[in-house]
Amino acid sequence: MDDSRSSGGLRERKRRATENAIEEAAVGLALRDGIAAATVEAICREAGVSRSTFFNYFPSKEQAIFGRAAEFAPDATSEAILDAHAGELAVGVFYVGLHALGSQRVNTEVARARVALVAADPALAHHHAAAVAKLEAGLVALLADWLARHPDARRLPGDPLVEATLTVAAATGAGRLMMAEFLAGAGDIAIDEERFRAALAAMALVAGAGAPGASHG
Amino acid sequence: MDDSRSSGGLRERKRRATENAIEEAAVGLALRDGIAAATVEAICREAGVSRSTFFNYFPSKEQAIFGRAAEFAPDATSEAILDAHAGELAVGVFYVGLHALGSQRVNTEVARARVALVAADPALAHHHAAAVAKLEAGLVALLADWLARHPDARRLPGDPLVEATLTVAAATGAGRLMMAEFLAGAGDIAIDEERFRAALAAMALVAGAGAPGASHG
DNA sequence: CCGAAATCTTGGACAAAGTGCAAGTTTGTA
DNA sequence: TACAAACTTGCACTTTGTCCAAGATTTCGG
Repeated sequence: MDDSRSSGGLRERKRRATENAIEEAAVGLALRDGIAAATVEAICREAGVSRSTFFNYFPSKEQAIFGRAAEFAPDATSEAILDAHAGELAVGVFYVGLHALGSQRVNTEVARARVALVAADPALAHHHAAAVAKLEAGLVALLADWLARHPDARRLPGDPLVEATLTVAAATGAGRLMMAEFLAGAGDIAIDEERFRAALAAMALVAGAGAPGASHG
Repeated sequence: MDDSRSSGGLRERKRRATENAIEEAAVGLALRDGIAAATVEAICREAGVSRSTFFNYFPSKEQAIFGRAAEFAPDATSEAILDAHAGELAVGVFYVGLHALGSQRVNTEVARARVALVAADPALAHHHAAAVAKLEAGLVALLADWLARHPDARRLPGDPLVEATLTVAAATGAGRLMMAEFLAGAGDIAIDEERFRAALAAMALVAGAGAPGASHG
């Protein structure tokens, strides 16, 4: 049943090819002629499929252009990453986020093109925002579940959801800064743990500035 | 010229009444019969206006239901708030955010209904996410500008945008937690500075846990 | 190899969102 | 009153997205 979906049958190969064709046509058209010109009809013409087939692969035009929102099921890898960073969960969340983004097997060129698209047209920012929000929500759920099963690693009392929310907020705040620097700096800035830790520390500084005597006496 | 827009002429009174009618019809219908049933036509019928008029007031159906995204122009009040909290800008950002949300003169009942709508249908969460993202972007821009003009208040070297991004990330992280608690706790939880400071301190704790001694290297 | 079953593609009809425009109506103002 | 600005409305149009039925393709069992 799932065999035909994951292994290399003719059907599956064709399906991937079609999906790729649509995706590339969508992104390419949007980049070349602008978002407004990238109608579903134009994309279909470019990709050589019918309108029906288009909506058979993507539920909306936007998802064809911007990709399906990162919906990562809580897999074993995420679990292992958190286990390995039990003492510094913000860093763990950082790696889980990278894992979630990386495991989407997206064409690198397509990904870059998408960044350019959003950067060029501010009216499209909400797509990016929605995707980020979805990823964040997933991370919170994952971490809250993990925290409930690992009480020893917790730093805050009460509902695990609270600690999860704050930890993810811290991680994504730092991540957001890195992304901003990455985009502003011509893209040659590395996204690594060191930079992430520096951003995290800086955020703890500006956050702690408003709450004297609460964190470390 | 602007007189007729802001003062209490007949025209302006009518305009506000129509806007309110559309807004209430939109939210009411969505709540009562579900989002799917709240078509533009139905809203217009309920509000007693034509389709043309509808789009004359709201650029999209979603904005009628969920409200125009909080677009706050950097006004004098925001400036004064930041001035008053130069030593703890995260708190200042908190108050500016409250100001931006509060100055939208939204009907309280409509606001509550909107929260219920988003809570009921998770598929609608991206509207909320986009609105939050827009507010955040505005806050970052405002704070970066303020920081550039008040170097003495800064805590981080380099681009003011960096400090602004991190400070806003910290503030909205804490704010997000408060909002989550507010929604989870039947809505009888106060949103005040004390709770905000506590959330901020907690976030500094979980963030600082992952970056020992990295801030003053 | 052959036929049945599942899957995929396609075209067409349809509801609804959103845009543009021209005509008519109401309000503000001299 | 007369005129200009702003508002409302109906209509035609493009586009997105859904639904369905008919035909083509792939898979699989015998």
